[in-house]
Amino acid sequence: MLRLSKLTDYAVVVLVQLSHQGEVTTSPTLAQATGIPEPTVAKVLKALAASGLVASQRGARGGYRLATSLSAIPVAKVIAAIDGPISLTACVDGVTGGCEAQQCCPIRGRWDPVNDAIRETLTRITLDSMDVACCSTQMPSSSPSLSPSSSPPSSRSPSLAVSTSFAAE
Amino acid sequence: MLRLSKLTDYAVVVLVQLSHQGEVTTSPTLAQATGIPEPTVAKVLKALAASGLVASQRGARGGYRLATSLSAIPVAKVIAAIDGPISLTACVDGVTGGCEAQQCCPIRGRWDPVNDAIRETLTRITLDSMDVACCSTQMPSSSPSLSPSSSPPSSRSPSLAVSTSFAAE
DNA sequence: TCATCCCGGACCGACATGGTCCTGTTTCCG
DNA sequence: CGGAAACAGGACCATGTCGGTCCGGGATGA
Repeated sequence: MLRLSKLTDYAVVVLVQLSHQGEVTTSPTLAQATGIPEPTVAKVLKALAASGLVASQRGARGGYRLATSLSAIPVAKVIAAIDGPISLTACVDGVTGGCEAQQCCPIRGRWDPVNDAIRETLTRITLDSMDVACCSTQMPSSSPSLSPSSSPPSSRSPSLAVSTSFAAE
Repeated sequence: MLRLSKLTDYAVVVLVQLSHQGEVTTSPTLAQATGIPEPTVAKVLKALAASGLVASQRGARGGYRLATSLSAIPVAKVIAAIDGPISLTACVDGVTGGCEAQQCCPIRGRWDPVNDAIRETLTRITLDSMDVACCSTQMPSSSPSLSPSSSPPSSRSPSLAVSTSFAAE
């Protein structure tokens, strides 16, 4: 599914939210504003700070602050900050001794161009293009259709039907 | 990490291998040629057949055959066949009731352009560009540097140092 | 000096993935 | 006509990673 971790999704949300508050903001504040559990926000912020995407201020009255503007942050950077380097497979670069299939893997390094293309694409898109007014101040009122819902079958049904006519093209 | 499943990697290997054998080939043969365990090869082939990428012939003397040429198979199709539809996050399209964070997720659907870009990229690249002679007939002779080697630390060291100067840019 | 609040870890449960196996069905060969 | 070969389609289980929680330490402001 090519899916990236939920943490990365959170990171984008947090960063966007952070840009809306101009000043230093605390984790609980961000957690409340985004609806993400506080410890998780803290974790995301931590990773973000480690990558230099946000600046942290320790001590009382401390908090986090956006290091740069959203337009200067490509999604690739966020992904790299949370999930590590971007690569589709484990068989990339010089990761030695990982490929147990073949000492000369038939497509050794063949994913590289794909990886590069993905990286290119991800670098092009910056966070400000993911901001756009959807509802700048969320929390409309109550909760029309909350989450507890029914966790999907969870079996192996891959919901192949959804999405953009890709499997059948 | 944006990583796709290992099965997908196997699928590409199997498809490429399949293209080298012109005729109908059995799973065990492919397994032997690629070094991938047979049951896994069978599983991959099964998924590939379900997506129409390979044609199957039942009964004795049966086997699998490439449905089209490698150049007609974009990696996106392989990924879709194995991993399901391509999308970076769970919050895509009209997957209703999945977002527990917010009934109006701050960046609701904001990943869509990213997803589209990725899909575009993945559709551009076809399998024949991943073939290229590396060693058309593998198994050189003995085993200069076999695999049993040392399975990497396996701890959390994410090998952040490797790869294309991305985390630091 | 004290209280506040972030930083840096370790830690644990849940889930999806990777991999194996079994049974049934279809086709070819003897 | 009967047996063998090979695919089809499940279920099943182990493992690794991810998501989430917690605790102690240190810096800052009152």
